[in-house]
Amino acid sequence: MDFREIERKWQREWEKHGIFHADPSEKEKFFITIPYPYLNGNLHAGHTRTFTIGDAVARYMRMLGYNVLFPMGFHVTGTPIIGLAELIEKRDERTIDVYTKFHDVPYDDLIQLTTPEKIVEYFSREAENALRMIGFSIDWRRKFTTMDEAYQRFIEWQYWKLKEKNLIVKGSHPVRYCPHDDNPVEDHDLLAGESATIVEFTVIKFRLEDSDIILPCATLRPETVFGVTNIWLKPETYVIVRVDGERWMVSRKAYEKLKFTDKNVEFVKEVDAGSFFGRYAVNPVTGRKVPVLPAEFVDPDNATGVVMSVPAHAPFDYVAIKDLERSGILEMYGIGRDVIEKLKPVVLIEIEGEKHVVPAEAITEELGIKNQNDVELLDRATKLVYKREFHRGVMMENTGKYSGMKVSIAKDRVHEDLIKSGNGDVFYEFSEKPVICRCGTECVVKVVKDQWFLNYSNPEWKEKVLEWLEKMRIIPEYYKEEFRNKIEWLKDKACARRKGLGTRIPWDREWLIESLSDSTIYMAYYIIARHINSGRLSPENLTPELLDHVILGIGDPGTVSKRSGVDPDFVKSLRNEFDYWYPVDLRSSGKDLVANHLLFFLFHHIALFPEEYWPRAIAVNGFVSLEGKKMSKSKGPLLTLRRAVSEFGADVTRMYILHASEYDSDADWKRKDVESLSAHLARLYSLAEEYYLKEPEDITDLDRWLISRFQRAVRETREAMNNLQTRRAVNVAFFEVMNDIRWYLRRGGKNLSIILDDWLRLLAPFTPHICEEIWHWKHDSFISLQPYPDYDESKVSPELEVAERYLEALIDDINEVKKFVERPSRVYIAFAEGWKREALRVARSKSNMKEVMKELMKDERLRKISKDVQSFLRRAFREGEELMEIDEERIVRNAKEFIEKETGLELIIDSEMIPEEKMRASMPGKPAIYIE
RNA sequence: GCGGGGGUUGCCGAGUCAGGAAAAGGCGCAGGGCUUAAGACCCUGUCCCGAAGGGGUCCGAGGGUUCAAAUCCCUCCCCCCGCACCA
Repeated sequence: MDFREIERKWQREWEKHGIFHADPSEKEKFFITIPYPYLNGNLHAGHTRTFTIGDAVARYMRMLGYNVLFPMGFHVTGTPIIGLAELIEKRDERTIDVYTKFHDVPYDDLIQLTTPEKIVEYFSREAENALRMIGFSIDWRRKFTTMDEAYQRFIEWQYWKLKEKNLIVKGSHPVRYCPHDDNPVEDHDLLAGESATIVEFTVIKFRLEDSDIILPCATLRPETVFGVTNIWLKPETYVIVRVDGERWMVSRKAYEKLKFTDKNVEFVKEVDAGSFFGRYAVNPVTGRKVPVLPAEFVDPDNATGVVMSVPAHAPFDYVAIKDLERSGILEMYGIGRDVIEKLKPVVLIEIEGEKHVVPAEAITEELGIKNQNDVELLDRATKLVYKREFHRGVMMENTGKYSGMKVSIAKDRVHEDLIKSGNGDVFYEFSEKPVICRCGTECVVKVVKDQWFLNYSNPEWKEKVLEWLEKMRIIPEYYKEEFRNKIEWLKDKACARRKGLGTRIPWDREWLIESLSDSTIYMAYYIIARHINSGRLSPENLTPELLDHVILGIGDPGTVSKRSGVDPDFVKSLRNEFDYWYPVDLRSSGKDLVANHLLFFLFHHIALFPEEYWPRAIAVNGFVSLEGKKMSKSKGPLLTLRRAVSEFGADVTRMYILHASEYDSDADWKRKDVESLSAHLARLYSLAEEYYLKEPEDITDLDRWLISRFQRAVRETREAMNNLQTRRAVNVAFFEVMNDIRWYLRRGGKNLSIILDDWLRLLAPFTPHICEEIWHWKHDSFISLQPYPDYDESKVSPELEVAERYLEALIDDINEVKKFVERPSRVYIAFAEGWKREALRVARSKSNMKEVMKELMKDERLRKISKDVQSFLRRAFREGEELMEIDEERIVRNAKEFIEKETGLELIIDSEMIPEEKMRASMPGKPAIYIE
C-alpha cells in the first residue's frame, strides 16, 4: 500500500471542502498558534516537531467539538535573508553547498535567489507546500509574511501604542562589532570567540597628583577600591587621550577600543609609562595617595591597561608586590624602598565565622605560587578568592557606608555610586579573546548610541506579567519557574536595527524594528489577514482608528468607518470576529524561544491588550536531532520536512515525531526506527482490511473485554492529550491498543470491527490520512470532523479484565513450570483453599496496603515471611475486589482449549492429583499446578 | 558563576509528586512458529542463578528513615540547556 497516495488524496479532499477553515460560530472557540517559521531555508525536522504537536492538538480539540483556529504565517524580518541573498549573489561556495545538499534546493533554482524578495517568495512557497504535504490542518486563508504592507501597518500601530504608553525608551548598549564590515556580528559570523561574552568593567578614575591626567583603573571588583595600595602600569608606551573632556592615560589598545564607545575620544600624545613610576595618584573614594608602579602581568589588551592594586584580595597584586620587593626594578626607576613598605595589604572583606587572614596571601601560599608568571595558578587563586568573597563575604568597617553589606550587593552599589559621582565609568571588554569575524578582523565592543529600547525592566510592567503568569497554564508545569526567573532577569531590549528587512519605526524612520520585536502580538493579525487576502480590506484601510477599534474596542464603528473607508457593518463584524477569537488559548513552541520570543509575547500582550485578551497557555517542546547529531541550518546535517514526508510518508513522520519524546526533552530521528514504525502503521491498515467491513458475530466476553480495555485507552489518551503529552498519547492510543488487539486475536477474537470506528477516531489526530482513508470505506463523513471517542465507564468490566490477566498469568506459570519437567504431557490444576480466600478477604477490608501491612506485621510469624505476604497482598490490591470474586474454575474451564493450545499440555482440573507441597503455593487468583 | 532540567534494564524512555512485583511502551538482539522462499505476521527470551511457578542482584555514589525505598531525608559526583539583542 502506498501511504503517499492516500495522503495526497485526503489532503486534496480537505482542501476542496475547506474543512479547516475556521470562522466564528456558535461553538466554543480554540485558538492555537505556533511561531511562524523564519524563511532563510526550508522547514526541517525541528519545525516538524513543534508544528506536528500543534496540529495534533488542533485536530484533537476540533474533534472535541471546539471551533479551532490554527493559522500560519511566515517570518522574514531581520538580516539573515539579506545575508543569504548576498551570499547566493556572490556564489559563495559553502552556501551553495549547504543549500543544495541539506536544504534540497535545486542548484538552478538556488542561483536565482539573489534578492531578499526572491528568497521570501521561494521559501514561503516551499514551506506552504511542505506544510500541506504533511497534512496540517491549517486555515491557509490567513497566511502572510512580515514584509506585507498590511502587516507593517499593524506593526506601526503596535509601536505607536507602546510609545504612547512610554514603554519605548532611548539608550545605548554594547554590541560585538566588526570594524572592517562596519556591522554588529552574530555568532555564525565568527571565526573564533563564539562563546565570548561582553563583560562590563568598572573604571575608577584616580587623578595623578599635580596633574590633570586621570588613570582610569579598570576592575571587576569595584568594592575593593577601599584596599588600593598602588596602581600598576606595564612598562611600555601608553597614550594620553581626551575622553569627553578629560585627559586619560590608557594603553594603546584601550585607546583603539575607546573609539568605538559612545564617548568623544581624541588622541593627544604618546607617553612612556616609565616616566610615571613613583608618582602618586589619588583614590577618589578614600582620598588616599598611592604610588604608580610597574608590573609585567598587566595586559594592555585588557580594558584600559591601567590596574588598581589590592594586594589583600587580589593574588596577582599580592604576588607582584612580593616580586618588586625581591627585584631591583624599583631602583631602576629611582624609587626608594620605603615605598614598598607602605604597600601593606588592607583587608576589607570578612567571611563570617572564619578567622581573619589576608585572603590573597593565604591562597598564594596554599597553592604555592612563586611569582607573577604563575599565571594559571594565579587565575585559579583569583577565582577562588572571588567566589568565596562574592557569596559569603561582608564589607568590613573600613568601607564607610558599605560596611556590613554583603559583597554581592556592595559590588553593584559601589559601581553605581562611582558613576553617579563622576568618579567612575564603564569599559566593555570580551570575556575571551580573540574574537574574530569571518572576514578575519578582530572584533571590538561597540556602544551603539541613541537606540530605541523596549523598557522590559519597567517594574510595573514586569509585575503585571509575573502576576498573569501565575494564572496561566504552562506546559510542562516546571517551566513556570523558568518563566518566572526569565521575566525577572529580562532587561531592556534594543528593538531597532539599521540593517535588515522589516518595518520602520514610525516616528524615527532611520531605524527598523528588530525581528523579535515585530513578532510579539501578530496572532491578532491572523484575524485581519484573512480579509486582506480576500481583498475585502486593503492595507490603506488599516488606519490606527480601525485597529484601535477592532483590536481594542476603542471608538465607534461610524467614526472608524469614516477614517478607514471601511463599511460600518464590516467594521462591526471585524470587531466581533476579533472578540470571538481572542485571546490565544495555546501557544506551542520550541524551548529555544522561552527566554526571548515567549517572554516578549507575554509582555506585549499584557501591555497592549485588556486582560480578557491575554494568552491563556504556553507549551514548550524540545528539539530534534538526526541520528544523534545536532541539526544545523547553516552547516548541516539537516532533514527537511519535505524529504521526511516524501521518504516515509506524512503519517509515519507525524507519528514518529509525536512518539519520539515528550515535552522539552529532545527527540532523535533514527531512520531505522522510522522504518519500523512504518511497518506498524501498515499493520493497522491490514487489520482494517481484514476486519473493518466484517459484520460482528455474537458478542462474547472476550469482545466485552476488548471494549473494556479500549475504554481505558480512550481515557488515558484524552488525559495525555489534555496535558499535551503526545508521546504518552500515541503510546496508549496506538501501541497499547495494538497489544490488546494481539491478545484478543490470539484468544480467538473475531469481532475486531467493534472497536475499529473508535480506534480510528482515537488515532485521527496523530495519523489523520490513513484514518481518513479507512474511515471512508464505511462512512461518507470526514473523520477529521468526527467527535473524539468518549470514555464510557459502563463499558468497563474489571471482572473481565482480571479474568484475562488471570488467564495470562496462569499460562505463564504453566509454561514456566513446564520447563522443568521432562516430556510433560498433562497439567493438573486446583484452586486455593477456602481459608486463604477468607484470610485475604479479611485483610482486604482495610482501606490501604499500608494499614494492612502494619496490622499483619505485628505478627512475628508473618513478619518472617513478609515478602510473600507482600506479594500476595500487592496483587490483591492491584486487582481489587474482583480477584476474590472471579470464578476461577469457570474461567479455566471456558479457556481450556486455549490453555491447552498455548501450553501444549492436556489440562485437568483435579486437586486429588496434586502433591501437598504444590498445593501450598496456591493463592486466590493463583491455582496450584502440577505437571507430569 | 546564576537559573532550569536530568542520571532507571543493550539503546530510547515510563515509573519519583501520593513508598508496596526486574519496573509500561518502543527500538535492537536471540530463539521458535507460519511460509516454496523472503518479507510481513504471531509467540518466547533478552541482569545472574534455578530439574516446579522460585531465589539473588539492581534504578549516578554513599549514608539515613521504614515491615518495605528508584520513589522520602542528608552528603557527594556527573551530564544537558539558557545567560540575549540573534532568528
